[in-house]
Amino acid sequence: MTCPTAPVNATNGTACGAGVRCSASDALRWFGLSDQTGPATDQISFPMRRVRAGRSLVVEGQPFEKLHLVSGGSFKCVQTDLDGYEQVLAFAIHGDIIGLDGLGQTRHGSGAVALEDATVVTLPVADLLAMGRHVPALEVLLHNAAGAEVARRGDTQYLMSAPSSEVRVARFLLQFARRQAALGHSGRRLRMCMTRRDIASYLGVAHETVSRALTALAHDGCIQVSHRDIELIDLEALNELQRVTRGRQTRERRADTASKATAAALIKAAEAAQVSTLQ
Amino acid sequence: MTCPTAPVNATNGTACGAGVRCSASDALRWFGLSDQTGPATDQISFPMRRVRAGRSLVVEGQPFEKLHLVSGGSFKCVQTDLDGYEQVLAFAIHGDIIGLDGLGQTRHGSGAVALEDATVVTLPVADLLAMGRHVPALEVLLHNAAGAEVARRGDTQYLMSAPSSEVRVARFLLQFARRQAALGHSGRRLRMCMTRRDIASYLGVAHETVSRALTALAHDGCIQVSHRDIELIDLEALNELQRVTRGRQTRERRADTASKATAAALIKAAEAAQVSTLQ
DNA sequence: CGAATCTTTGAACTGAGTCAATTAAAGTGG
DNA sequence: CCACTTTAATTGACTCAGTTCAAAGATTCG
Repeated sequence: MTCPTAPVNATNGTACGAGVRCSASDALRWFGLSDQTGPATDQISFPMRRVRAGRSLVVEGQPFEKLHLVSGGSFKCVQTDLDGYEQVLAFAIHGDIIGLDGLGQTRHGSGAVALEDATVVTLPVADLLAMGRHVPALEVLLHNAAGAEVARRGDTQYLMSAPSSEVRVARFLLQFARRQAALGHSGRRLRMCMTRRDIASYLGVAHETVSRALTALAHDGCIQVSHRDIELIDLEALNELQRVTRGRQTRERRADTASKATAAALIKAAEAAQVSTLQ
Repeated sequence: MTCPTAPVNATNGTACGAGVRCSASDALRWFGLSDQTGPATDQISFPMRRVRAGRSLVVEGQPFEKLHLVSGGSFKCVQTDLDGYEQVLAFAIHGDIIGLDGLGQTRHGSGAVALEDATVVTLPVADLLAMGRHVPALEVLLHNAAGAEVARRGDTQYLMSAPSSEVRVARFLLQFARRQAALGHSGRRLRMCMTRRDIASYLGVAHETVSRALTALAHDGCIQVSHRDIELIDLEALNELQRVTRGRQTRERRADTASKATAAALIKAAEAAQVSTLQ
């Protein structure tokens, strides 16, 4: 799924100094829209930028001018409190676009910090819109990115809604695994690029609780943890757990299941079934 | 802020039967982009649709074809679980656009249910994109809506991250008040269109907890509750409470405040100051 | 007017937050 | 390259806020 052919002069994502550019075709491929590439997008190029671990790519409140497509490394998207408390809104990995909350706004509503040395493709919004009129692929990219971002944040809300912290962690692991798998990586062996504290902020729990939940899941044989390497052992069990909204399912809720199960739920069930194919 | 002039034949939002249309200029005004209206947008019209209380405007999993601008009434945006558990992702009121999570996707990721009899302007996406090439206002509308939706969901994540349920409820009330005030309504006297259960789902707590938090806030003199009418009495105190991440502020966090307070935080402080001007 | 839903309140239990202390890892600088 | 500092992660003990269960009013709707 990662592109084998790298036209123009993108030195294959990971290694690229200042001044290096990358074609719009590359950007589209990285984003997952290979079918939108063509002669027109080969002609267009965007600048790339390196960001060192711990540095900010986007600062909250900054004027909104550019979007950033992550080509290497990873980021956390954060919103900072009046009191300096840092709420993690999302983790961005290869193929994700950062800065969409600024669309149509004058300023960025959230910042982005590199979790490790990273590389991004800089997409100037003004150019994107101007060129989008003649190159539909760019318009498709923008709309796709916006819709996906809204949907992804909805998933995160769902994730945070689980009252049990163990369930939250399980859902997080599965969400992360699914995204890794979509990039062609292993969906079983995960390298967590963020600290436990970041995960905790993202999930809305204390960082000690994340630790405890991970060790609990490990004891149950669902996963195997060593430092930041997590291996998903029993996907079946993880899914079982993740589905439970609260500790153990109550009879009432079980009764609801049969009656309320809608077409939407069935579609989701089909999607969920794919989890077992994480390789 | 609500438009006084209603061209074409929109019978002023609330009352409008089937077949009624509304001009793009009206839609732009309702959305809050009055400055984007012009002769071109006066020429364009969109169909309007009534939705009875309790009925679905959008069903999860449905093919994505249209966006909906709420012109009257209100909606809850929901995502349904495999087990039929309904997670409320957002409440949409006048001026909000529903369905943005489908942008660039083939299907809607979440549904929308009317909380009371409501009216929406139907915006066919294909038309919107086609006309957007010649009428920039429509493009602006779309991008503005997408960016605002992403930002709003970020706010919701922040809201849900508060570990104390009382804080969550306080934040919710202030968020709701701010939105009402932005529409020109009173930001002090609120008519809650949703059930406690809906609020609870939105906040990620038990519905009993919402009840208790409201009565607690009422006892403290912050608010006054009678059925679904809530009056914000002591905005100062509510803001004080809302800022606190956890029950009472710890010394450590207080120490962080001074050092970590960034430019972003200062901008936010300025925004927050506006809360007192809720009228 | 009755049925259903919504809302509030009470009581008991427990999960998760806080505090604290230990171990492990990752930078830093001589 | 190794002591040294700093930050990250784990684990334990304690407490309390919030969930769950239950039951009684209030409100809405047919």
